[in-house]
Amino acid sequence: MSKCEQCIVREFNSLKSLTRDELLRISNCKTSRHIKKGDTIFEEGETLNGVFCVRSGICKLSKLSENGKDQIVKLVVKGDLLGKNSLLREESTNLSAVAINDMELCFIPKQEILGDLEKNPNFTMDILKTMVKDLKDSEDIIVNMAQKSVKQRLADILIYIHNSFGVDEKGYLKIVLSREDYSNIVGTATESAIRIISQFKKEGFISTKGKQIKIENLSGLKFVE
Amino acid sequence: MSKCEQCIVREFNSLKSLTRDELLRISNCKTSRHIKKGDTIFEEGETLNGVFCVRSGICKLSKLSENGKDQIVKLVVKGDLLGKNSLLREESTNLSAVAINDMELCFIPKQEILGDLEKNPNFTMDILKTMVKDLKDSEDIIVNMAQKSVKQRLADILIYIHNSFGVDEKGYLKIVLSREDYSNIVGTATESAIRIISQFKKEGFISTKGKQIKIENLSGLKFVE
DNA sequence: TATAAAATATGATATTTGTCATGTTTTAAG
DNA sequence: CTTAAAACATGACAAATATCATATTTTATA
Repeated sequence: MSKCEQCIVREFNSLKSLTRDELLRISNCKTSRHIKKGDTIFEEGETLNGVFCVRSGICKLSKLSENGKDQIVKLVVKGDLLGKNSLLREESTNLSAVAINDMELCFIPKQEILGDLEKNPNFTMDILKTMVKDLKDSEDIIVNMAQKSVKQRLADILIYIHNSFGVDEKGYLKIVLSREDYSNIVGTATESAIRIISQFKKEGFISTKGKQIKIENLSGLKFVE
Repeated sequence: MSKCEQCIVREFNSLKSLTRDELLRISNCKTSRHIKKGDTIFEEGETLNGVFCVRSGICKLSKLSENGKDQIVKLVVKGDLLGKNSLLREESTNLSAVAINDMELCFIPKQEILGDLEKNPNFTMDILKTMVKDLKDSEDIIVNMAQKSVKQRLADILIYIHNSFGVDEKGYLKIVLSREDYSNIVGTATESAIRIISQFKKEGFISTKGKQIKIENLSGLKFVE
């Protein structure tokens, strides 16, 4: 099994603040997991007894709303520590995590990492800063949800995915989401998401090939109303 | 000036995790402020060089959306540490804080409290836990924004205010918000908020007297569609 | 207390979004 | 490769919400 000390991924997250010794200990107790596209990593209401360090792949964090639709609140990517919020709460997790593509995860048991949290202020501070960032992102999402139209929100998420995850050699967005996923991010009916994507296509902002989407006119998308 | 060691308010927030000595130091460098209803405590984009401990009163944290409307993301109440998120970010604050009623605040300079954050793991951990809670609340708001109707969201906030802040001797909600504030919480046009409040009145869920609102049928409100 | 300004209220109408129905295309499994 | 299931697409219509106009009430202030 690969070792945390040599794992490049940790540079992307708070684990980089651990000391050599702490990292060695973590490395020895962690377990690796392969998750297939579409598989559930954990489900709303489950008790998590550790965190997952995402080595590759992407998953969606979602919450079931009262009307039965899933609402995606965050995309978790390489380097993120999946489930870190549940570390600090006694309660079960409030979100479900489902893989969007194949993933490699390392699972680190709760007690191992909680000890470090109490002993290593650098580590705690780093976690704290990540949390503040998450909170700010979250607040931005609330504002957008409340004040922007569905069409604007959909344009935003396409731009976000384009800028954050990039495109393949043919220019298609690297992250491939279903129309339903888009509707669950934007918070709309699946038909509405499909309709707007079709409209963006007609207006020349994007082109599609099956589920793949290519942005053809980024600034056009930016000024959608 | 009153002393933190004797201040009951600190029991409600993370300052309770400070040692006697730390608290004494904070107490000596803090300054008290009276803020009048409607006054701005800080504005989006400002650099905060400290946090405010809320001794009494309530304020709204809001963010200006692109369409020019304010979106309220949180109500900050007695015991909360206002501005704590900006402590940990180099950037300026992303939210504005405006008093909803008269407030008493204690201002604690940034450098004083940052030192404690690095030295006192209990304090850091407590801040961290508060943050996790805020984040969870935030995620819940996102889901509600995305999946519930304006009417449901408005019913929710009335119930929330009723349960969290209580009522006066005549049964009216203790927190008095303008219809515009309600619309800025719920994320809708002010006219829509007014209209729905009128409708709730006609249906007997609430009664009003000027800006004051009394909940007459809590379970009715709960099942609004 | 008089008065202007702000907040609340409500109607008419336009726009956005959701829902249901139905057909087509893509994907996955055998 | 075939076939069933899932995902995508689109029309027709309904419901929710926004916008604009205008009146009324409340509040703040001279």
